[in-house]
Amino acid sequence: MPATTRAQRREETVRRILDSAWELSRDHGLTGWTLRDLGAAVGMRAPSLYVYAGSKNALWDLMFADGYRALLAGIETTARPDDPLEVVRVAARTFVAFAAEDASRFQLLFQFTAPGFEPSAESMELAGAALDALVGVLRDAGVRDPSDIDLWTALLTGLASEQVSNDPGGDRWLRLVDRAVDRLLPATGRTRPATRRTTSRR
Amino acid sequence: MPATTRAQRREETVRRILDSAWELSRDHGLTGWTLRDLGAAVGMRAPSLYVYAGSKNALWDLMFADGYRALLAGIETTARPDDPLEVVRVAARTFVAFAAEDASRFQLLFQFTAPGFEPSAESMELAGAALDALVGVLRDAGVRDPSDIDLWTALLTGLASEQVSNDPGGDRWLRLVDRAVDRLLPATGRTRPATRRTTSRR
DNA sequence: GTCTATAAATGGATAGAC
DNA sequence: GTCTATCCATTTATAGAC
Repeated sequence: MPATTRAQRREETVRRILDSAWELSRDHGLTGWTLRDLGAAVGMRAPSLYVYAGSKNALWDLMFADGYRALLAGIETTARPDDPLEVVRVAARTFVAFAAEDASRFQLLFQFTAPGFEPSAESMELAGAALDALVGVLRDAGVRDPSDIDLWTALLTGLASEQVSNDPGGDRWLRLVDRAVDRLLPATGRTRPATRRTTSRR
Repeated sequence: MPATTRAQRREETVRRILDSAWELSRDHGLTGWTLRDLGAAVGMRAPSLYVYAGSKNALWDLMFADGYRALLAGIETTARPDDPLEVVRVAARTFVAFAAEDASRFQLLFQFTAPGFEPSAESMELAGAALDALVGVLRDAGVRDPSDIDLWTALLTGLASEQVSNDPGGDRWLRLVDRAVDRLLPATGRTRPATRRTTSRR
């Protein structure tokens, strides 16, 4: 019996293709590379890519799903402190750090910027699961008002967007996450409104 | 003497080209049309466009400048209530409404999403002037801490981004602007911190 | 200033051999 | 599963007539 099955080999090749695609996107933009470029980066000719993705859109869809799988994994392995508000802070930091890590990924996952690209239904389910996990953290902290949730997502998206386009690689907006969460959340929507926090650090 | 000068005619043609370009971008995305398409929309052949813009990049640059001129005009004609905090709210509403009005324009002006496009120095000056005007409003309200300014821009960008990509044409995030400003600003950075507002509406 | 004609290059995708 | 060869459509941009 073979050490690696056919399915495993295929999975590994897809992994190599995805890694190269992300790298090309980081260097030249999400739409700044061709199938020939990608093939060369992986070590094959363009037509061979069609064995793994039947079109360029299918390739973007693989990337889309891959990105949301990574986000989901990041959320799930995140620390869960006892204080729900602290969980919100951690989740917010996790999301903004992830979103700001790669400008092209940000565009693909959160802004649908690739021309003519529509995620498949399966990929959209992944995206939904990831966003549900984020909203769940908020709900656990007592935030129930849908408008407050919208406000929260807008803030996170905005921080990531500014970080990624105006200070890529830095932390100018990244380090504002805690402050933003603290100002946005305590005042509102929580079932048990903060009176005076006895565990306050200051 | 002619009723219209050569310069006037030219300006009018440029205007027609820009209007058509915005419309095509709204319908098919910022990168979803060709010079042929644009020419047809204006009523000429593609090569004739080169009389007004020497390349497709130059065309995007015309749009970029046009967009920032519109934003600047919007800011300048905005009402200036006596209360500086109310001015901040008005400015925020103006910006988010403008940014959310047209997804393609949002991408071009604030996210540099067109492949290979770099605004010219003249256009960047326009952009700087518009953003300075916005920050000036904040400064007048007593917000001096650069981090608070960063937070404010992130919030506005985020609201606009969510509005434009998740509820185009609606007001789901638009109507949260006041709430967002009030939560994010009063607590901090203002030279005269709010004690108790006597003019509060509730 | 607008046109026709066309250059020059690019890129997604397919056929069929190995 | 990967290759070579190639199709076919598209697109930016230029040349030169009118």
